[in-house]
Amino acid sequence: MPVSQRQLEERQMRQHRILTGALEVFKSKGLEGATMEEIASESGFGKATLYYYFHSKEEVFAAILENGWKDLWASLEPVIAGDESPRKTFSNVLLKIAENARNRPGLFEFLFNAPKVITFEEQPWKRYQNRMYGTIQGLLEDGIKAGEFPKINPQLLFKAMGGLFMGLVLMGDRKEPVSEKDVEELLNQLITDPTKK
Amino acid sequence: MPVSQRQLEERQMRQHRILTGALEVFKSKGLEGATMEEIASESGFGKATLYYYFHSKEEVFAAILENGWKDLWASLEPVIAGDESPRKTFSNVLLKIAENARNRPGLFEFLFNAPKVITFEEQPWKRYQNRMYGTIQGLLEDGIKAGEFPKINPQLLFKAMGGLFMGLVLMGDRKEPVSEKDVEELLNQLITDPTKK
DNA sequence: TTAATTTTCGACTTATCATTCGAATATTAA
DNA sequence: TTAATATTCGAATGATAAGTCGAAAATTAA
Repeated sequence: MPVSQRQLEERQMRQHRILTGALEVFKSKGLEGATMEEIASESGFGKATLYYYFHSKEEVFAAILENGWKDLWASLEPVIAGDESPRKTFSNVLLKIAENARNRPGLFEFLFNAPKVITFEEQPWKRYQNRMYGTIQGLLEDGIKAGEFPKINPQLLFKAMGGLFMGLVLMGDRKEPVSEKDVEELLNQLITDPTKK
Repeated sequence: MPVSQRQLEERQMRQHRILTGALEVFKSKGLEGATMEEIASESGFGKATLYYYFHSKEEVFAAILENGWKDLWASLEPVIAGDESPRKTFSNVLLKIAENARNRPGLFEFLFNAPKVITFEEQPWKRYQNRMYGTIQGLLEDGIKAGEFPKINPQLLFKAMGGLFMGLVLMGDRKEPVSEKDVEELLNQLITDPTKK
């Protein structure tokens, strides 16, 4: 009478399928513009079935973001926990993010743009987002302290890197993955390491 | 029987008043979330009166963007037409944008964020936006050719500057206007001028 | 003053969804 | 096989909000 493991997994599969379809619709129509009807047909279910798996449209939306951020963070954690220098860690983090972006470009773009549309705070995925942003900014601060980055307001440095990195990952027609060389080059060209030379 | 000048001006005043109210509502609720009812009460008219001045909600939205971009571009034009070096012109453009942002911070944020929410292309304000982005990127390209900026993909350089600049203008609690010194410092710290030593 | 013209407005109409319902259908465990 | 449970679904419900209407108020010009 308790639910079997397989049963649970199949349920998750279906939820995942719904979420994937929903992402497509949200990407092209936005939160308000997307209809449950369309999400349903996109993911191959009837409308009412969606409500069997999620309580509301907002919950579907939030689930996409929460899963996305959670996965991204999980992949970042070991990199951050490593004991490299701040600058090297920073570079590794960028690489790892790029890897994620490459695997699921649709989701990635959504993660970084969608939040701007939403009002409500207190969303669970916000915690992951803040944690990541905070960590990256902390790396920059440490790197500055260690003299590996030039002295500049870390918040600004973060913004600049953010804009640049987004450009590198999301834009352009590059088909090859972002390589370590790309990231290092980028860092060196824009932000000269005061320790070198 | 022809409409008087004053009459025309008063009409514009009212349109402007509506647009200002609408901006407030759009900023907090987004395009879909905002209701004509709310925009009406925010700007002090009845709902039906809004439709006397604009055909639809989308038109109101588009009018905000079009006016905003048109004004911004108009203020930029003389700066761009000047005959300074690319790097100097670039710096002046940033300054001018900052000045605009300072005068109408609400509008400014809207101009740079709102478009992401919208789907439809072919919006008239897009022309101004593209013109500005194109011009700025052109400045970077020219500057690179002239050896005033380091050799790097101008699109990337543009992205980085964009992120950085937005951070400078929109973020932070700075109450003082962005000064020429700020912009120059920013350029020099991040993008060393190869001509100087 | 008065007849046109302009402006204003809340009530009404209508369309569009989110969400719920109740009845099928499929799956599981016995 | 069969009864319980899980899953699926389209049709109904209800709320919301865009856009329309026709009548009033205000302004203008004579």
